[in-house]
Amino acid sequence: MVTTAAPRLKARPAIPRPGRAGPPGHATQQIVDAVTAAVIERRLMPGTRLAEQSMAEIFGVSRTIVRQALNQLSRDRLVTLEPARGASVATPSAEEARQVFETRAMLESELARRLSQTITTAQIAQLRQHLEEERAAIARTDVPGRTRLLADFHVVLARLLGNEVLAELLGDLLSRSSLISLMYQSSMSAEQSQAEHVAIVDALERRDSEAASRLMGHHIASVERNLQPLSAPVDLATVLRPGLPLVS
Amino acid sequence: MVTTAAPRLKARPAIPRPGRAGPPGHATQQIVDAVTAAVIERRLMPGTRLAEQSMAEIFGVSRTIVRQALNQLSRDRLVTLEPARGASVATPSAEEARQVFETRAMLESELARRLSQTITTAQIAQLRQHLEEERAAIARTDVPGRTRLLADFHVVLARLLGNEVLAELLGDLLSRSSLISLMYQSSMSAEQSQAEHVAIVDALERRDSEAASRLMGHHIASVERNLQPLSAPVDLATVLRPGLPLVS
DNA sequence: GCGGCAATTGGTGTATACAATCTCCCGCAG
DNA sequence: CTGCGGGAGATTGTATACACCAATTGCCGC
Repeated sequence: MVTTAAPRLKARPAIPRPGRAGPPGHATQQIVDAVTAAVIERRLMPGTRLAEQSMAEIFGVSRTIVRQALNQLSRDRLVTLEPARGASVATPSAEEARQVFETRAMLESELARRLSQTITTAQIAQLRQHLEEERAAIARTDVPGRTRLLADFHVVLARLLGNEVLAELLGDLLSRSSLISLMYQSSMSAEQSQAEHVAIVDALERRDSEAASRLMGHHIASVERNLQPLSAPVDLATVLRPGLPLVS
Repeated sequence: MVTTAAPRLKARPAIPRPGRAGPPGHATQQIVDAVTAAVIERRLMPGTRLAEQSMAEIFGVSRTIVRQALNQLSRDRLVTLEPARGASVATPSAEEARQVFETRAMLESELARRLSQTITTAQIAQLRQHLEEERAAIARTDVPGRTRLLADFHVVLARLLGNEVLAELLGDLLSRSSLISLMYQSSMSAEQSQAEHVAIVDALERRDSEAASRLMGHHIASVERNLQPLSAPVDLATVLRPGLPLVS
């Protein structure tokens, strides 16, 4: 919910409070979170240029802060940082997409297997509640919300295993997955994703390790299968349909 | 050969070539690599303070560059960055250690299983050569070299699967593992580690998925098992033993 | 002699300045 | 009309300056 609707034209209108800020390093994190959220919720298209000066003015900080944020984002592979060229939202290749999904499949099928052996009834209840939130977001066609919730489901599973390291790792992979789904125009319906999540939780509740693991593997494979091949750089044939008037 | 005539007591004695550098952003990466190597090869103890000004003078760059490097390193969890306190080499907790090894076990046992189904004879040969390098480094008691080679073995496996994403992920986890092994004074002999690597490659050569996966899981568990509990914060009680004369 | 308090001192957080490079546009020749 | 070169503008990379924060040290009171 950061910088939504922009009631103020600039957050802080470039009043140079030199060296002064409430939380010391939190201005950077704020920008990282804002951009990450924008990418996950599909408000930033792949390839979009992110000029330092513009972002500095938008967020009301100096280029130093923006640069730090862009560096962090490039480590998360959400933006690419070309030397002397600047930053832009990453455009993951098809091969990279395959590798991300393969890694997720390896990690998460094993996650489901282990979790089904340690999960408690309280944790099951927590998952049921998350599923309900997913369902609600889909029902009210809240696209950013449902996208985030469908991704968070996987992070919640990692956290239930009591493994924060794994949760963060998975969080990174899921950010990249969101970007990939956006770029390759996933045709998978949110309803199908949500239904598969339900099936996974059902298996976990039955403590059926093999079923949980298998369902998770199929779920991730099914997400990957629904990506459109998309050879051209996103545009031209799709955006510029033949027959449209060239002058507006 | 720019400005190299000076007999350098320091790398570059703070001659301010303003705004000029050969490779644009590569000075930062150089520092990151240097610190990473120093940690992996066990030349930097956990908890060591890394003051920006000192490092800036050592590497002959400005604090800006050092700060960028430290930020990257903190994202790799190799250094911790306390607000307004500065940077120091990370001191991972026992719980974090457990989580790192659990994640590695999940990822790498699955890696071994999949790799045994796709591996080629040429790749087997490459692995044999790597094992030979490990053996040689151990034989000549090259501690930094053997540490790096024993860690690289796992990254090589990921790369053989043709998954660069996985390889980078594992690289991060292995850096952290090295730091953990250093901090918790691993009692595991390099010979044992190397022997287990050989067993894993043997299983891969037989295309025995289950054995490869199981051996990998045991290997990682055995590394974790050989960590010393080590409760105190490394110092004081250990270094300053009671009963020593206080005046020198 | 000991405990608390204040000034000092190093060190980090942010901003700004400046040089180098890249991009894009415009004019010009073929 | 197309391709090419030059220059202006914009953008990045690095350095430096300055303000705040935290820890430490010296001092004073008890």
